[in-house]
Amino acid sequence: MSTHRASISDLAAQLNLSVSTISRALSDHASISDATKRRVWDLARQLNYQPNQLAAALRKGRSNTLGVIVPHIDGHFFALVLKGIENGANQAGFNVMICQSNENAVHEKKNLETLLNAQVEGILVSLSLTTKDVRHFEDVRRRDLPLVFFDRILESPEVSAVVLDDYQGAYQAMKHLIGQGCTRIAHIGGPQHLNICKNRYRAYVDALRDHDLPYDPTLVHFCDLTLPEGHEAMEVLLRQNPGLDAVFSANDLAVAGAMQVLRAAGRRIPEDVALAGFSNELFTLLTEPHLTTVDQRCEEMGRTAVRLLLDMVAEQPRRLAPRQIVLQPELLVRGSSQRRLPE
Amino acid sequence: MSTHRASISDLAAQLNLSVSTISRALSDHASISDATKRRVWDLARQLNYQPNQLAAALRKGRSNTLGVIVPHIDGHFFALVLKGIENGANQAGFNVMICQSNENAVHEKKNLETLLNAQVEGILVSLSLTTKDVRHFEDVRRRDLPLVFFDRILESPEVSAVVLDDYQGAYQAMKHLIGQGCTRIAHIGGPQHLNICKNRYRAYVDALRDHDLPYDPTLVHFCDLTLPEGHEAMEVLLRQNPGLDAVFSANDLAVAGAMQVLRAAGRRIPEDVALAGFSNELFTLLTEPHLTTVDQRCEEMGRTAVRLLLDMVAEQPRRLAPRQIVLQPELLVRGSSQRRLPE
DNA sequence: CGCGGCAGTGCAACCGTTTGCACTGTCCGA
DNA sequence: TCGGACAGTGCAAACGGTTGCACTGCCGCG
Repeated sequence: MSTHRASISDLAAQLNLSVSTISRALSDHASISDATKRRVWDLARQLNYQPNQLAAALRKGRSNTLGVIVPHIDGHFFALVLKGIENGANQAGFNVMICQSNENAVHEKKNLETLLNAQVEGILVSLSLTTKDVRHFEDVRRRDLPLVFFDRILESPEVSAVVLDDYQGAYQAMKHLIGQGCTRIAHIGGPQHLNICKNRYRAYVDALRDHDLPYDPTLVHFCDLTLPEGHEAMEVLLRQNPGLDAVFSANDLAVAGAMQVLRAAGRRIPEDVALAGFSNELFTLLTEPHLTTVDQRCEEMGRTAVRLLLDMVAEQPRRLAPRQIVLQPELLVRGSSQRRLPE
Repeated sequence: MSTHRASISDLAAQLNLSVSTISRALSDHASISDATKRRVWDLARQLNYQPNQLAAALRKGRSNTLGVIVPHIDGHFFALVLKGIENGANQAGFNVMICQSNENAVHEKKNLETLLNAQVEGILVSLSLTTKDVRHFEDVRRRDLPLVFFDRILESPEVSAVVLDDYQGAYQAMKHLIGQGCTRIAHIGGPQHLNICKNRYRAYVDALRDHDLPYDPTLVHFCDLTLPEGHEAMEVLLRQNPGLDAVFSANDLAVAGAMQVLRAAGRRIPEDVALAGFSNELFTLLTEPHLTTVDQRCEEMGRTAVRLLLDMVAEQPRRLAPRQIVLQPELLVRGSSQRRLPE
């Protein structure tokens, strides 16, 4: 058994046909007789013929490959989005090349070049935190290559993007807490230069106002939303407001930290203090009681982004207007906030 | 600005040189004069020339791409391994194509074909749970294509593989528990057809024997290691052995479940019952006390596997003997098992 | 003066597939 | 009987690089 893969010309030689006939037969072209097609197909199976995608890609100018750039691949969120992307692309017969920028703009630029050299047909990007200068994406535009941002997007009406409606998700969480009878609701917020954190904070403010609850600055604490910072935030908030009766946090990790502090301070959850987080991390089901949170539709975001990209790829004269898709999050009410039985 | 990418022949035309000279100049070939090289490089930069990897790959028969097949991409473990793989490959100038088998052998086979058609230069695989028949990997062997398994491997001396020494990790955890003075140690084990689970159980048995502790079948419970099954396992074990003083679980999720049950039963942790898990999941730092666990060196596994694969790719006459690399895990002692102060 | 060697460049084949066009033969209608 | 339509096939040029070999000068040495 040789190490040589059967090529189209091997088939041609064995059947006394030309390579063009083989090529057409394999792609079921109309102008090839059924008899010939059958002969070709039979031999192809027999020799275990597998087309060389590279050659086809080169000739057709279509690589059947999509590129993805994410800040990092570990962590719940991006992993799930990638899962959605990968599955969606595969179903459409596309391969996926994944690059990590490691939250580094220089890396991101290099990734972009790599993908362009690999002749991908379209690119999905979630920006790195350090990306300020976005000139490297100009290249993509100039080549008329479909480009879709997701989650961490370039804020511009000229680009296509898929994002979650963070504001809505946060607003729903707040509405739920208020509905449980909470009136002194604290907020643990994230870095306000991130639009996701900004939107969650905005929703907090707006929800209070819409329900005629006063805004109290001592009930709000901003931090980096890690576990220890969640601890610290809760300690500060509790000191300033011993009477608070709920906490809405911009992520799950911080609220998990807050929960530990509250427990240590003898507060019952949810009877004394109701809790709600954001992201639907796995561990929200590991705390006791389980944490109320907002699901970010990660996999759906991936599927949606890739579908949008594939639409753009298919559109021949590339005149599709840029589209922005906003996904609706889902509030998951669990024990940490459920003080009244649902009626 | 045209949509056309500058090609090597564009450079040739503009400089009145042949394409071969351009090609050689770009790759810094010795037989091209420095003056010419400089002219070529200058123009290349000016036109923003980017080589077409596809064409080069086709001609050279080297795609500069590696393929990876994982059971799934979400979840802590594989995400981290992939991170290691991706970084290692990129540093060596290789692209990575990632496929998910979704724990499905049929999918896995299809993934393999996809990667072969894409002309990858080597393949990394972690087997799906449902893979019993491994004939599809024969193709890879016949083509003389480098193949490295990791974590969930094909048990055969003829394949290259990277695995964790699960036995050692489990043994260390057991030794630690025994060192804390525990004598009635329960084990929550996983499916015994998985070698990782089998090895962890073996270590449990051996550690008891080596420390002159009796093996008691009522202290052992096998299940699928989910959170609810962890609950159930703990309930059963506690009923059968109210006096148990430690639990070693084959993963972290199950021990988290066990912890909740123990807490509900009024047991103090670690004073009454010491706990140890396996995998160093993120949430092990979210429980109170934090969970003692065994780190699996995920990223290192990825880096190691890709390095091994690249060695095989580089080896020209493919006569490298298959190598099996075993990584040493690291026991992380935390609150859930620390009954005595370290001396 | 002739010849070998070397530096620098070009020619052309090749990788495996696709595709516009030309070609052959057959059959049918006028 | 002839022309044209049509089905079925082949030729050859792409796609964008890489590479073995041939070629052209020029220089130095015997």
